[in-house]
Amino acid sequence: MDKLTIKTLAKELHLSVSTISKALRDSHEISAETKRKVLALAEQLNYTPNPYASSLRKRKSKTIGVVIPEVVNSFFSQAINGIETIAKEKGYHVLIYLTHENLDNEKGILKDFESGRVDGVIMSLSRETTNSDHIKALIDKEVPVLFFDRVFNDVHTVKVITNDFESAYTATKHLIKSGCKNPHFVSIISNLDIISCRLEGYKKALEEHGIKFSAANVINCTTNWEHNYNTLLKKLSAAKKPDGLLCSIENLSIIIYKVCEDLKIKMPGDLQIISFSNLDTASFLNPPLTTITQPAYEIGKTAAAIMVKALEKKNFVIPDENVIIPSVLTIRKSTRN
Amino acid sequence: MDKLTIKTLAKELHLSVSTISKALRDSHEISAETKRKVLALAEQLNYTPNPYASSLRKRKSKTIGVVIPEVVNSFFSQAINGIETIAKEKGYHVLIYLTHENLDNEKGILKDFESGRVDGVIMSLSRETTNSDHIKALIDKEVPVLFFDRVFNDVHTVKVITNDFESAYTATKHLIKSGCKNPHFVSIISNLDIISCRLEGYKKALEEHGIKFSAANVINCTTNWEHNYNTLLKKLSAAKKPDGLLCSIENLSIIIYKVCEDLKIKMPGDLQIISFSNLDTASFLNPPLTTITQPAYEIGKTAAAIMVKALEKKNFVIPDENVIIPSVLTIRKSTRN
DNA sequence: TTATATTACGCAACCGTTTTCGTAATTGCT
DNA sequence: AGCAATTACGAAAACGGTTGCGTAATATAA
Repeated sequence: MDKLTIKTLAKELHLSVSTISKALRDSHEISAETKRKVLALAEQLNYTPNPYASSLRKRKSKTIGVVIPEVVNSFFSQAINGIETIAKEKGYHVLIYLTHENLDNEKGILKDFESGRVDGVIMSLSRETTNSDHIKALIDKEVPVLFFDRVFNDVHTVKVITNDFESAYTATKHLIKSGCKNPHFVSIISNLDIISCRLEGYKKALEEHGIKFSAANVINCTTNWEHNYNTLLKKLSAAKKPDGLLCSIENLSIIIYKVCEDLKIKMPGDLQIISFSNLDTASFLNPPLTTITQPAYEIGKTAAAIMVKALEKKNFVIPDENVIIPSVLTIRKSTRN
Repeated sequence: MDKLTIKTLAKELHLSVSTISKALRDSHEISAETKRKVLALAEQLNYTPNPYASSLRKRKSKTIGVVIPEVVNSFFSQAINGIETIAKEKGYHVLIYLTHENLDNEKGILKDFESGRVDGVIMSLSRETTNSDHIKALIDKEVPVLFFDRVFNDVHTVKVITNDFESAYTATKHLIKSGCKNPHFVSIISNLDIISCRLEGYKKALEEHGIKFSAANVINCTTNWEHNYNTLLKKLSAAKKPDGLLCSIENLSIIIYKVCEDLKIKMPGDLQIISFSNLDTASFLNPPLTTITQPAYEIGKTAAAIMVKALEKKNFVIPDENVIIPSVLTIRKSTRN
């Protein structure tokens, strides 16, 4: 049994290769009768067209590249879920690449995309990314790039994001209204826009309630868990320690729980916590964690839907706009009230 | 600026297309000097070979298809992480497909793979899969398929799994030694081998301790969360209710916590729980959850490494064997001791 | 010196589809 | 009937690399 191609079908039916191809693609040039015969034989022989031949000829691959920092993360895995759902629906394939928060990885991946491997890219920046040259280079090669969550403002494209500023603002207000006099902001060192948005929302809430902001209010973490643990340990056992935390990174909230356990800090008695988080175990933590939940699945779906639309319409230019899908603040026992 | 192909390089250097191609692939037929020039120009012009042209001609795509039930799941996302790590290292690309536990989806995905889209497949079965015809059909087309975690025994291939039987056995013994007289097994309706392995391990522990097993000891859940909640609620408020649970599915443990909260069941006082789980929040749940943690990342890496090896060696036959990477039982406060 | 290897490159077929264009046969119109 | 339009198909040139084979030039051997 040698390989089953369009030629096989052509020979079998005494038709030309081009007729088969057109019949399979339901071209108006082919009679209904011929189409029927072709489809029937294709079905019978279990013919599947070679996607690479097709991609080569058509100069498109029906493939979307997804570039994210990590996959072991509720937010990103939910986003993938959304992207894949739309992709499958529209007949697209999804190539996944992880940057592991590393800029060089990100560059390498995008560089590879310049080959035409993917029709479009949906990405969320690595934490190290401070410059968009590699992204612009890709866009210059006519590959549409679309951001979600972690975006770069000086790249003109759609950015599917959530209302980070407002969420942080609302959450901080909640902390203050629940009695916090000294809420801190737990952050991660990066140039990510989402982090600064959240920080600004936090600051605004402080300001509105007459709480003075100082750099000491920001607890800066890194990618090093041990370092983070020590930083938090120090901060939470200091004299002027915080009585509330707004945690801007899901993973860090876990460390905070650990530190509190070790320091015997009572939540929410001694310390109230709100975290940006998509953990579906949040309500079973001890105590249940008040969260700002990002609509990760919807963000993924929306980003994919926009990308597909951009790919299907010819001459469709991706607008330079923010699509904002709001987050949800869910109050649980890690904060009072 | 029109498209940059091998022809562009050829013209520029007054060499033939084949010479360029060979130079780029570091063929021994090409002189060192020529190679240098070609590489230099390629670098300078930022040339990236078209992967689809190459795939078409070489009849391989350097792409691995990964088929899993879901991605919003610690186990599977960690496995993806492992797979992607090895793939990147070896120059492979990763196409992700989700079955959403649906057999028809799984069939459709594998059917598409018959086109040669991927060089090999790493998969974990959907819960609905009871028959391996679609998998065998793919293997018949010379596409190697390799299983991890959720495997099908009558398909002759490598299966990267963990020691489900022993883990369940050990965990159940732990429950019994911690005082459980009536430990139940929380399961999900499926034909998955891993589930029956776990059940067998559970049974063996019961038997060894003279506890009689009956069908009523198994709490069968489904994919319907509400149904599961009700089932568990009924079981946990019954007269002869369990005093211990071995939960075979990560997601179900969350529901159990919910039910216990609602029924005011104290853990571990009234009920002890051990769950198969890769949640890294396990130690912060209330109470911290005793878990059997599967080495998901290692499983992913191992599976990918074997796949790559199979793809690189010609005439390499994937052996019909189990590669077993043991799970780890981590005792926390949801069980006594 | 002549015969044989080796080196370094070009030619052209090929991978499997898509698509433009050409054309014979049929249909429609006046 | 005469001519234009339409229908249904085939030939062949792409798409961008890869590769087997041929060959001229150079190196090596006898």
